[in-house]
Amino acid sequence: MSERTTRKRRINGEESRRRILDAAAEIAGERGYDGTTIAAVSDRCGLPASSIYWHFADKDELIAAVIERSFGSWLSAMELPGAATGGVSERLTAMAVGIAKALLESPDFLRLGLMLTLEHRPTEPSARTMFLQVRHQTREKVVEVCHELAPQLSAAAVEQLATYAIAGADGLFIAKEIGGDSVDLVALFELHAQVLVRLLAAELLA
Amino acid sequence: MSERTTRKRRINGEESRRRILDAAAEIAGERGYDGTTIAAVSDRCGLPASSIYWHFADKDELIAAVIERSFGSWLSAMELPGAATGGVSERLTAMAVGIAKALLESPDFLRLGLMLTLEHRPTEPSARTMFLQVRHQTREKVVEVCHELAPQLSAAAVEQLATYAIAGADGLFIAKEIGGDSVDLVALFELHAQVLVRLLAAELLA
Amino acid sequence: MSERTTRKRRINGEESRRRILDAAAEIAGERGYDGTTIAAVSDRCGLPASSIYWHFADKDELIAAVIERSFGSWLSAMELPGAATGGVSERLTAMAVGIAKALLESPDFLRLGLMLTLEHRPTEPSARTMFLQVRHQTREKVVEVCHELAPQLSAAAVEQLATYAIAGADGLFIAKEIGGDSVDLVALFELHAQVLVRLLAAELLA
Amino acid sequence: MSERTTRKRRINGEESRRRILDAAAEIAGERGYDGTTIAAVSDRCGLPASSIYWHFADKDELIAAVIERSFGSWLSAMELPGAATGGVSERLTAMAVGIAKALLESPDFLRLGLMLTLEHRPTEPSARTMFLQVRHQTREKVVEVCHELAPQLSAAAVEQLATYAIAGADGLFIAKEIGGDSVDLVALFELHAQVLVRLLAAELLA
DNA sequence: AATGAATGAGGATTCATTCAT
DNA sequence: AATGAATGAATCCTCATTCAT
Repeated sequence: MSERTTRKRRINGEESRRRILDAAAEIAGERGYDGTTIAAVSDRCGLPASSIYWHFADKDELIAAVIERSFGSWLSAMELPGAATGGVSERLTAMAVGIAKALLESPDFLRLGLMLTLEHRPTEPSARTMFLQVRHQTREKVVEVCHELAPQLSAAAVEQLATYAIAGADGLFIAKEIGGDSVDLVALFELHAQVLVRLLAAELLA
Repeated sequence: MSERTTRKRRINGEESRRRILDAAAEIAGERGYDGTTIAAVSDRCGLPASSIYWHFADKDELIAAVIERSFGSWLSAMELPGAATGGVSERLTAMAVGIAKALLESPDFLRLGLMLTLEHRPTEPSARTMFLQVRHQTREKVVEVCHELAPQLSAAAVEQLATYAIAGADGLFIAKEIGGDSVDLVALFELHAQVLVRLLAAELLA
Repeated sequence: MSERTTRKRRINGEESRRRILDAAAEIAGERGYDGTTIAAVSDRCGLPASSIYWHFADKDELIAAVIERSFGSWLSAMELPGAATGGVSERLTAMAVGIAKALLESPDFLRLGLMLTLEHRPTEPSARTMFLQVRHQTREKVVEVCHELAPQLSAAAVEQLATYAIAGADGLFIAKEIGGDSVDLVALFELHAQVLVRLLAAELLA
Repeated sequence: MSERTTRKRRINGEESRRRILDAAAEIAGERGYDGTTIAAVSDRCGLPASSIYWHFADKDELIAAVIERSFGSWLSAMELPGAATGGVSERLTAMAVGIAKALLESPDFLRLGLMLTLEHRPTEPSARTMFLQVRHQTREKVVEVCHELAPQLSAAAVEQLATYAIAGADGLFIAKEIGGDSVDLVALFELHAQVLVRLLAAELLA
């Protein structure tokens, strides 16, 4: 019994933390850093503002935690198609479709991240740093894949290709955010994959 | 006397309005909608907050005016290369380079615009609407040019191409924002132009 | 008319500032730095908290202004007996009585100052600095008077005497704060003056 | 087993209590009543805030306990020179030096006490009452010693002398707090003792 | 004996905005 | 055309305290 109750207390703490993060993720994904007020998070998660401060030192740490956690779920939403087989074209297309679907399912992560990225405030929020870190990791992965798929490319060319690949993804995400249902994100990502396939083969890169 | 003071006042008034817009543009470009406080604008332009309210009805109208004006200067920064001659490739490349240079010169317009775009707040700021409008106009221009350069393409294909073209521009802008000096925006826009040239010719589009 | 109204506005601003300072002085004199909340000041002066921030940058600046102003009125409460004539004993006694009466009339200044003095917080409030400054000035005056009254004393002896003279005043003020009506502050200051007279003459000093 | 754990727990309990008091004493000595937050005490002693409430009913009781305990150590720091022999001058000087040294060793007691003394809050903290009580006891001792050393003095004169003696001590303590190393507290207490010797003999007192 | 979690009240400060002049 | 002054609502965060375990 004591074991169970102990666990229950602990779980309640973790459960509260989760509820706070859920609420904060929703709000931050919609409204950005400044728009995410502690009062709004408190309202949405049902816990008083002071309880939020038991779980997180301050708003900055809360939003950084949101980024960290949502990057995790974003990653796992994307992992599956990594094992795709076939030629370069098929594999890249499968990856692109995977990314597009992950973006459609949980767009908050990237939306918040891009908002943080675009901001330049005097004291950079640690959430921004956090996002740039995970973005950097992602980029390293992309570079790796590019190098694997096109070993003949120079390091500079691979870097340029990776930048172009990610930029396309960012831009298409924004297009979807603006265009809504009139934009077929999956089709656009497939197109982007085809473009990248051509770039891997052709000699357009620096 | 009254004439002279009136004229002088009017001139001073326009000068004040300009100073306010300058300050607001800088701050909004750096910090977004929420981060742009009237107090901060007041500090940077040297006029008291109440004077800002003489020129603009409220914060919303101020930021909308910022968007409107900076779209103008953005357009004029971009107009020149429109008269480029040569083949499709040369013309598109010239346009791309022109856009890239305009982005490097005055990035605040697009940065603020994208921030506004990504936000979803209950009462949409008119600045956001304003940005989406000018963005829509721009998009119409792009569609027009595409249609002119590749008359054989279907309307749907042209739409997709335009979306992809603009998405690339947005994404590369973000890449530059993150990467700073390590990113050669002009080269990337040239690459993007080459990609678009291929897309205009090939049959990759929907 | 315009002149009058303009002045009136200005006067209203200064009047508000004065009301805020009055309220803050009362409260700070009673409750010290931490105990002086903006809300309490707001309540007592009738202006909303946000108006206090129009007149003072922050709580720290407000309390520093309290110290500065109350030092002024404290000085003027004390100035008169400076012109006393007679022998050393008479003059010192007149000064002591003057100080005692000033302390009885406006004890808040010294009470708040001593509270600030005794505190050691990580970031020293500027009110504390302000108090120590005016205290230092006062001390210089005391040294000067001692030197004038007993030119034969060494610099070190004068310093010691000044310290002892001020310490007596501080201590007697505290005795009065504790003892209330059962303590005759004027009589004690007269006694202190007599002690100082003896010390000026005798050879007890270092 | 139960006996052992009980004893161990009790010991740990006292150890915890001691750690809490140590932390609270340090902080209260530095920051006063308001500045002593439970969170700060918790941080410095390493125990969670809720544990502090197991040992003390509330903050008031905690600080009262701090006063009580530090008065004890203060007394014991002062006891030794009580047995001094010799004439009145020698005995008083020995006492004064003892007090001065005790103040130098553990100044927190008097600093906190004086802070509490100077404050006037609506609900007087019991720590303040506690300090005034022990101070009163001390004063009784002083009156006793004065009476013993100068039996010829009237009760009123002895009272005045005691007040003056204690006031000197308080004031010199404050001088030391402000002046730091530039103030020789022992020398000043010796001077004060000499003054008191003269006062015991002369006819300056009321 | 101890503690993780929670909580309402209140802390300082900033916000967009208004208004009299 | 401009501004000093004011203001209520909201901001982030800390407070002393409680409670279930």
